[in-house]
Amino acid sequence: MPELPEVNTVMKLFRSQVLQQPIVKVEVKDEYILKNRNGDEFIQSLQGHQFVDTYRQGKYFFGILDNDQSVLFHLGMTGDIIYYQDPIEEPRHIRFLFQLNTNLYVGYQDPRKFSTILILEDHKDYLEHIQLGIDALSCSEQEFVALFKNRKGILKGALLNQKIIAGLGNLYIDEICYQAHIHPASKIENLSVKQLKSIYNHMQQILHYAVENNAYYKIYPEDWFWKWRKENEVLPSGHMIQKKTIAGRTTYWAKDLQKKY
DNA sequence: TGTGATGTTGAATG
DNA sequence: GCATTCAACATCAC
Repeated sequence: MPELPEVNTVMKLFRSQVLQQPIVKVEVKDEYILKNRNGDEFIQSLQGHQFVDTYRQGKYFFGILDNDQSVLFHLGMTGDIIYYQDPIEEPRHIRFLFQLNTNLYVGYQDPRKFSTILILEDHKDYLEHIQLGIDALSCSEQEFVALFKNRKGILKGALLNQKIIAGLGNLYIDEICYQAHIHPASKIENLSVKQLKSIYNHMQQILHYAVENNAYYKIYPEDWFWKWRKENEVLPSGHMIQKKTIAGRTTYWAKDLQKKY
C-alpha cells in the first residue's frame, strides 16, 4: 500500500475521523510493531488523550497528542488504518485499536508486521536523528537539483534512499522514470541538469495527481506506466516492457523509450 | 510447494 | 566516507 500518496491518504482520513476526539479505550492485540513501548505503556500513552494534529514527512506520519507527545505511524509494507462502527466488523490483522468517544473504532491493520509505531516526545528531533531527507512533495526544483547534481550512483538507488528525498518507493519511482524517459539504472553523474529538472517535474506532477486522487491508482491516467508494469507487455507505443532487479528492487521499464545514461 | 510483494535496516563488500 | 548488495523481518496470495 504505502508510498507518499498512500500515506498522505491515510493521514487525511485520520485527520477527518480522529482529530479532537477523546480516546476512550485502547486495546493492543499484538505488540510486535510497537517498537519503544510495551502494550500497557502504549495504552497508557493514548488512553484519555486525543490527537490534535498530524505531521507527515515522506512516508513518516505522526499523530500529535494533546500532551505534545507524538505517535509515529510508519506503515511499512502493508500498514493501514481501518475505521469501523462495531467490533464485529473488525477485519483481520488488527494489531491495536482505539475507540473514540464517537464510538468509532480505529484499528491499525498490518498483515506483514513491518510497521514501526513509536511514542515520541518530539517528532522533529526524531526526524533529525534518523536524518530523513526532504519531503518529495514540498521539495523545490532548486533543492532537488542541488541534492542530485553532485551525487554519484544509480538513479533508482538514490530515489529510493529516504535520507536523500523522502516519500518515493518502488512503484512511483518506476512511474517517474518511465514518464521522464530515463532508465532507472542510469548513473546520476551522467544526467544533465535539464534531465534532473525533468525527473523533478514528472515527480511533482505524478505525486500531486496521486495525492489529489487519494492514491486511487485505478483511476490514474491511461498513459501512466502503472497498469503496464508487467513483464513482456508491449505498450501501445510499441515499446517492450523489461524487468530486472535494480538497486535491490524489482524494476520495470520500457525498452528503447527509457535510455540508460 | 515455491516465490515474490508498495519498506527499512544493518552487515558485509568493493 | 561512499555506494552497493543482500539478508532479515512476518504473512499472504498466486
